[in-house]
Amino acid sequence: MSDPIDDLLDAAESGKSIIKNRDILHFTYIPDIILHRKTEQEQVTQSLLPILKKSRPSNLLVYGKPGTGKTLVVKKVLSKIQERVEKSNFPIKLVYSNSKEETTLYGLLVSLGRQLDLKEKELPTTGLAISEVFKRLLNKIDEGKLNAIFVIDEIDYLAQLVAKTGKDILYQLTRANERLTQGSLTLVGISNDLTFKEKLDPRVISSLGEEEIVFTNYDVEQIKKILEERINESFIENSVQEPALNLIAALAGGEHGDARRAIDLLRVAGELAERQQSDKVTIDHVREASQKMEENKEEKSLKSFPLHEKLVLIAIMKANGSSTGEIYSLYKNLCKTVGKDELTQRRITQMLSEIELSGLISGRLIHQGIHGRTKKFKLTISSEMIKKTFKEDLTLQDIV
DNA sequence: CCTCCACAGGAACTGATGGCGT
DNA sequence: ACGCCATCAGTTCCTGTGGAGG
Repeated sequence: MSDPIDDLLDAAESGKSIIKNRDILHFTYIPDIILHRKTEQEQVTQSLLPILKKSRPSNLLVYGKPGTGKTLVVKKVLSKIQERVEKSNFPIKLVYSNSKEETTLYGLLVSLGRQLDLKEKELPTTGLAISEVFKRLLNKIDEGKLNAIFVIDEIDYLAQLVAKTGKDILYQLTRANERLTQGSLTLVGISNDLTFKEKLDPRVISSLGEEEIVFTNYDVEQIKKILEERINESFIENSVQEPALNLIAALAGGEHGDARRAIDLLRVAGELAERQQSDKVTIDHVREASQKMEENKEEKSLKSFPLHEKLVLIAIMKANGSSTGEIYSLYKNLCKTVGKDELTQRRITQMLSEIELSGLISGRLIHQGIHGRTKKFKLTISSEMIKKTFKEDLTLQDIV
């Protein structure tokens, strides 16, 4: 009788691994993506060239779907420029920030400030007026005679935040140079949404969109090529079967050519194969990997929901495919049994559309004539998944 | 052809939290 | 000590609407 623990340890010790270099299997580690983005690299460089001539370049806007390597290319070009300029008396201060990671306008400005070496004391994480934070940023640039380049990733999110708060920070950012006497500020915006420009203030468009570069989607062939290169570097020879490769490319490339997803898929499939002590990555490994990634995502977002969202989800689960009203009364019952105050229906409607946005449920608007208008929701994930995940939650244990 | 249902979903507001400058 | 500011979750009030049934 073999001991499963021993088996695993034996396998690990014998060191038969089909992956020879793990690092290459992360999207950002080897920007071989760059190889496939020659023209775009040139374009980015071209439009930033004035920096080398010590004049301020135009603001730049970069578009492209997720996983097209736009951020990588921009970062690479900028760091090269920085390297080259470092020793001159015209050093560049590179500041990168991702609007999606910062949930608030304030947070974003602070993260920019931190990278300009503004300490806690000079720029507290809360308490100030937005305009005050902005003033301090500009002061720092001016006093330090900095030539700053702000790279703002997912700038469409920033635009949304700005719209919500009614501040015109984007406009002020693009025109900051008019207020600076010693330093300079260049803005590089990166956006997933090709239509986002239309939603902006025309004054912002005219200065931010001075230069525009679009990263087109990878097609399946290109994805395959990228994958092949990485497989050569990171796997033992012939360990990834051709059909498996094709499936990865099809899964990830099919919709919008997401190279990041393709590479993640390859890595997870590889790890799965390895764990099962297979010496080949097969089409089944890929399928399994795809499913596993999907489930992980679901579980993670399920866990991150606040209590009332979880209650709503349970209500939906108990009455799959029912209307907002039904879900709401079920939710109220659940609240009673766990002894929590119920929220208003308005709030629940909003939660429902938030959950819908996360993809765990899908809603369909239907008109029932005299019986009014409702949205019917159903789960897009299995109810087992919900049960399994919420079992761990003490307050929810009894009702799932 | 009109009515009226059962909500959708926008807007403005509230109250709490946390931290600033003066 | 005080007023001010940003943010968040939630509330209050509201207007809008496709079509079954009269």
